Amino acid sequence: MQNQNISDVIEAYLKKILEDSEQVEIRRSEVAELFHCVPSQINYVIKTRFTPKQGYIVQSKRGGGGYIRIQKAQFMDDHELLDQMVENVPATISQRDALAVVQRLYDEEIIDRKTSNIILATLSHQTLNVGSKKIEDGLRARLLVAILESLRYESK
Amino acid sequence: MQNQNISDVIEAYLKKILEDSEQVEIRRSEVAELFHCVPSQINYVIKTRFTPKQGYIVQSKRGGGGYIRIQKAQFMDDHELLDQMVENVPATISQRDALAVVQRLYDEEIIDRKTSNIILATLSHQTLNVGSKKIEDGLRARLLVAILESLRYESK
DNA sequence: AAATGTTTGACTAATATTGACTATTATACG
DNA sequence: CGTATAATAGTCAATATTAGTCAAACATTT
Repeated sequence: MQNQNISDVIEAYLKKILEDSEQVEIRRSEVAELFHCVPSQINYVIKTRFTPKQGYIVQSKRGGGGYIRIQKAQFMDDHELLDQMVENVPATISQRDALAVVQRLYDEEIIDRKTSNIILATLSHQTLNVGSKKIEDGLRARLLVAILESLRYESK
Repeated sequence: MQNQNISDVIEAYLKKILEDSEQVEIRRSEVAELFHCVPSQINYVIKTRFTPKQGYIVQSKRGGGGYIRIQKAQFMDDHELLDQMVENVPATISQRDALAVVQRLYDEEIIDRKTSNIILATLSHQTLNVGSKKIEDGLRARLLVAILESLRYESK
């Protein structure tokens, strides 16, 4: 208990704030100084403990007045289904298989027709054509995962 | 909260006025003085936050009685706006510039929050990261065009 | 030992701020 | 008139102020 590593301490500090508040906004260097660590440690903490999967949305800005903002995400009712769908997206996916996934989203009423058209447009061969089928299918998989993950949250 | 950057404050100030009014007309040096910054900072704010892409038209005059006037771009129907937006997507586009386009879609109520989250997820650096910035930006441009075109089709 | 997780810091990238110099327009003055 | 001067705004590059990335070193767990 007494010998936690710094990352855990920083995690606890941030989560404590998030208990009372929907979000926490920090200046990276200040928090680093507070805990006597290097600034990039904050990125490590965020990358390992405040991921979308863990229910957090992180935004940041550089330059003067820069910040890192961590928000609690509110999950949709369907988020478990979406989790499962994310799990099942392979590393590369054809347009046809991707279409089936989008169709499922539509059938489950997670997205409407207009939204499904946008998604189909982004996942189409025409849009993603980059010369190599392998690269195209990998990209399509990445896009599909990103889309599914974005659907896990309430829209703010 | 104590150390917000001045540019954001000035942006908010101007946008607040634009909420109630079709345009805002300022004297550059006065606003600079009001916010204790150099006059050219006003140009920076305008150049980064009141671009045509973001839906603003800026006019100015030098010399005695000079001014800077910011107008909200005139209304056009969705179809026309989407045409124009497609036209204006360059061959490669950064995440930042793409975000401005999506923000515009949201502001014009062409898309809702949920849809904008999906689009932002697909256009993010994290999703499109493929090693080369050039290729990433090109891909982002293609995706954005595909999305805009799908919306344009809907709006018919 | 190997695998996994943490810490560190050098390097990179994004954004904001500043000020010297330039350009334009209005007004005062001959 | 025409020209000088004052009163604006614009441009651009240097500098400052942040955050992000990545891989090596180090620590802990299996």
